[in-house]
Amino acid sequence: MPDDTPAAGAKTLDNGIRVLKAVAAHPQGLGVTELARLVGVHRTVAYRLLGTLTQHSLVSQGKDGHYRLGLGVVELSMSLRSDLRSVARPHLRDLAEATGATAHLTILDGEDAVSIAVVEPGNVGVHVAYRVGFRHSVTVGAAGLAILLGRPPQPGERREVTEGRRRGFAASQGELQSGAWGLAAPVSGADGESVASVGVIALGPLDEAATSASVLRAAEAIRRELPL
Amino acid sequence: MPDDTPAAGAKTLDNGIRVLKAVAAHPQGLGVTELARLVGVHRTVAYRLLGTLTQHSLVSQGKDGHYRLGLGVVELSMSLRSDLRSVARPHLRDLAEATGATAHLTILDGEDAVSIAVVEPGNVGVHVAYRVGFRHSVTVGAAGLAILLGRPPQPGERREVTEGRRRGFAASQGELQSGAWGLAAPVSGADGESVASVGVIALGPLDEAATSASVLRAAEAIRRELPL
DNA sequence: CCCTCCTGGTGCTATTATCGCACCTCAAGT
DNA sequence: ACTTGAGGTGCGATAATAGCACCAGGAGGG
Repeated sequence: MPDDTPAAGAKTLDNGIRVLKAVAAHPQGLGVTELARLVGVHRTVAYRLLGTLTQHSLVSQGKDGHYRLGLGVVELSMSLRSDLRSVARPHLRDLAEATGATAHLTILDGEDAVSIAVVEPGNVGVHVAYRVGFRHSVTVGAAGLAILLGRPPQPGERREVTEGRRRGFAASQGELQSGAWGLAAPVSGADGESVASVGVIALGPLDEAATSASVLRAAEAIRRELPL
Repeated sequence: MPDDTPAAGAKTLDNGIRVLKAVAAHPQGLGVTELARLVGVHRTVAYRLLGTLTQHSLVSQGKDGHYRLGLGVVELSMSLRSDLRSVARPHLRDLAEATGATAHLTILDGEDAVSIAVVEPGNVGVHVAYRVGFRHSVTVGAAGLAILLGRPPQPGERREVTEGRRRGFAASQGELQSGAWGLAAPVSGADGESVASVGVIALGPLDEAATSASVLRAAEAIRRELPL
């Protein structure tokens, strides 16, 4: 959980961000002393850092003196790929309703895949609660594999030839969460390389024919609306 | 747009956060030089700060060298009041479907009200696109007024007596956005003070009787499920 | 074709912000 | 009442940072 990055550049900023992440990881709230221990800095440092973070509404302290995540972070994240998300959301909703499964938009960040938009189906009693911000290696799970589909093979990359791959989608079963079935298709970016994927996740086997058709349709629709 | 806060405590952290916010405010991407001018620091400082922010995935640079907001911010915001949001979301969905309007959960942050969860109705072709992270004074709009309903009156506060207020909800029309009607009810916290409100926003007049019943029901349901 | 001007990016040292100490207050447990 | 642990504050030595000079490359104009 803790960032293994030792340091590089701005130590104070690094410490501040680590404090912020520590606070984010403990929704119940953290005291200054605990926080200092977790981050590995002295109490007064944590105190000063928290003061600055508080001024920017990134953290806030309750009446008990404990610090929790502040509301400034949502103001930051609302502008994150807002173009992509606003374009995708209606199609994700349609996809979720059509398949009865949780629909998601996932994009590439370095070597990881991160979900940035999730729509859960309305009429189904039980469904997978996929979370926005969920990060995992791009090499596992349908969402990640679909992103790789649209990219030229990297050196040393092993890539299995599956039925779905030839038709432009990826399917997985239990790779990220046992019992979860996934199916996703790449969304090509401006330069032809895919940087994102749309897909669905369900608690049981998916009808691959029908589901892949819906997913591919959603991916194509999003790609068309994407700003160049 | 820029934070007027001069500085207090950790200057480097402060600069870093201002850089982060500047990047967030420019989705199209910013160069190091522009960024340095906007934030008011020297180029090399901005460069170093950006390096550290990049290591934490809070910003990322495209191939053109311009910096954009990174995906780390969604990982932060996903844990923000995740308890409240996960409890509220199903009820917001029900509320949105029942009223055919956009349902939202808004909480208090200092003197502002900030929306932290929004669910848009599915079957309605046109609806209000209310954004998560939207911040406005707590003294305007149904969402803010509803929060004030559950709190003891502050010194110097003027509070109009309306029909809705006696029944435990607030209604507004065009206060935040001309043409938008809103109706919201407070969600009491553990200590009896309300720190949040749930409500709906529509593009036209609301059936106050039916809508207020749905909104009050949702508020009560959420309150019941809230952790003590 | 060369030359200029803009950009991003990088070492290095004086200066400056930061670290961490000692100290204070307060509340709760012994 | 005493002790222990918490949050909060001021101030000096130290170490991190700011900003300089400098390099490289591409766009555009002479």
